[in-house]
Amino acid sequence: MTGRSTSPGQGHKARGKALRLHGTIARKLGILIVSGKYQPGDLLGGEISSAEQLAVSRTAYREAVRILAAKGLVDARPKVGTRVNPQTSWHLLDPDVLDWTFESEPDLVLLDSLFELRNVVESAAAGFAAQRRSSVHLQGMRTALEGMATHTLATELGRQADLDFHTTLLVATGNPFIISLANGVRAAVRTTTIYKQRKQPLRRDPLPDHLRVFEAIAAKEPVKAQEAMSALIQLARIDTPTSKPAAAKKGR
Amino acid sequence: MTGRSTSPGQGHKARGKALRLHGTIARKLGILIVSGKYQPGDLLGGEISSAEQLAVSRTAYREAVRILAAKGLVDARPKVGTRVNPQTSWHLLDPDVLDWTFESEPDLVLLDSLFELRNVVESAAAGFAAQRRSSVHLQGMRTALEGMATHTLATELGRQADLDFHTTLLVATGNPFIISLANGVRAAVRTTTIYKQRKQPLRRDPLPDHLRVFEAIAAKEPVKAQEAMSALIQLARIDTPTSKPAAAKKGR
DNA sequence: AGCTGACATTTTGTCTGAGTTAATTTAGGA
DNA sequence: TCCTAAATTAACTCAGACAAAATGTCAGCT
Repeated sequence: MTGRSTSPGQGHKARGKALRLHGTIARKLGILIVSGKYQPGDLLGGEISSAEQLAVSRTAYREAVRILAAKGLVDARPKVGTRVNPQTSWHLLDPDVLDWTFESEPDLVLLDSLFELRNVVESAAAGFAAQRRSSVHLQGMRTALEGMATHTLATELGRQADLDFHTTLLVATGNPFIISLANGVRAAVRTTTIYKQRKQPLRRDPLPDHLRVFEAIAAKEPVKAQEAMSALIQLARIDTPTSKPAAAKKGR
Repeated sequence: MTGRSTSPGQGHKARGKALRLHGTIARKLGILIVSGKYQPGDLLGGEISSAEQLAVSRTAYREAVRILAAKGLVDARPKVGTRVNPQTSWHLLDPDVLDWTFESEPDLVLLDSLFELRNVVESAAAGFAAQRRSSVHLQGMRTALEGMATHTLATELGRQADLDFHTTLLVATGNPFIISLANGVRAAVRTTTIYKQRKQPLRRDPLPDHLRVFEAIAAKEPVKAQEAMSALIQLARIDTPTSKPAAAKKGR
């Protein structure tokens, strides 16, 4: 393991403040785990040796392990060591784990699985929103749609409006778990599909799809809203390039 | 708060090994947060004062905070302090957060929200399983159902068989995210509704409901499977007492 | 021979105290 | 008035020692 390859610039992490040392170590180890470099059942090596191998203090290393353990990736026990858990124990929907998963290698099968879950959850969310939305929610969604129309998804403002639309819709469900879940999933999908924005400007105009969802919710028609949202998400998946940009070297 | 009180008996935590000190602190603080004792925006007080107030070293306290931060509950930054995040940042579906949430106060509205999500996800899962299950999956579910029939949900073996059924069904979906999510949610619901097993022996025999799900999956009929699972879950919700058992004090 | 209990060992866990770094506040200057 | 630099304060990082826990080992007993 000579290469400390990763240039220190972890600058691409939009949502958090700059990572501290323990966060950096946790991220590094987390990626090694979710990418399979460390297999479930493997030991991570003693604290002392691991810490000095990473050129950090035992404190920083331990706090990193604590983070990984909090996300279900590892389990640390005296005399045994720190062991990588089976994948069934991982908190796959944790935002960081999701991030690490799609950072390391944008596995297309996994991406499909994520879209599948998003479809299930957000479609249902649209249905609930159609039943429970208040006029305030409706107004918020309308404003967001107008924002999407004037700016477009090509601008940051437009993307923010898109985000606002979906967020407001989720809030309208009144279900905090659905909000938490869908927000995280969508963020991960967004991160992954950010490449597409770069390749082709945009294959389709997403506004009509959003409008259909909005109108169904405004009319309080859950089934229609559900179907419209499902269509929207499936079209988004189609717009996602299913060919991995060949540059994806998995073998290090 | 003098004592180092905690008699070791945190025994109700079935899934983990005994908590260490940092885990205990994280749990304690986590419960304070999700229960609203600490409000979003509040500061947790300096490391030194907080640590000595809890009668632990700064190391243990810091590792506890690291755990909470990993679950999105707090955010620690130099000069600012450790601040409780807004609820939208919490990883509500994290198993520990879920545990803490329903440990502190079994909020009925929240419980309904959780059941709602479970209904959405697990019903969809049944549908996917009906499309994708292999004969091995089918055999596993059959065995589990037989186990439920011979033992009953009154015995530990029977409950294990019930768990096996649902787990195998989830595995049959082939979607790791759905597996991760549904497993966690069901565990939380199970923990919460464990009281019901005690109050009345069982209001209904859940076996027929499970059989309907099984048969739909065996017949590869997604819609039927989905409906059957939805019915099963809604009936489970009905069986859940909507009055909180005031005796819910466990130790302490 | 096989089992039971004490002990020895290894690894994480916890503690202490010092020094460092980052973000905010304040003061200074253009 | 606005921008820049120092002071402040909190978390962050480090180092090294000791404690506790889980495992493995071996003597002693049945």
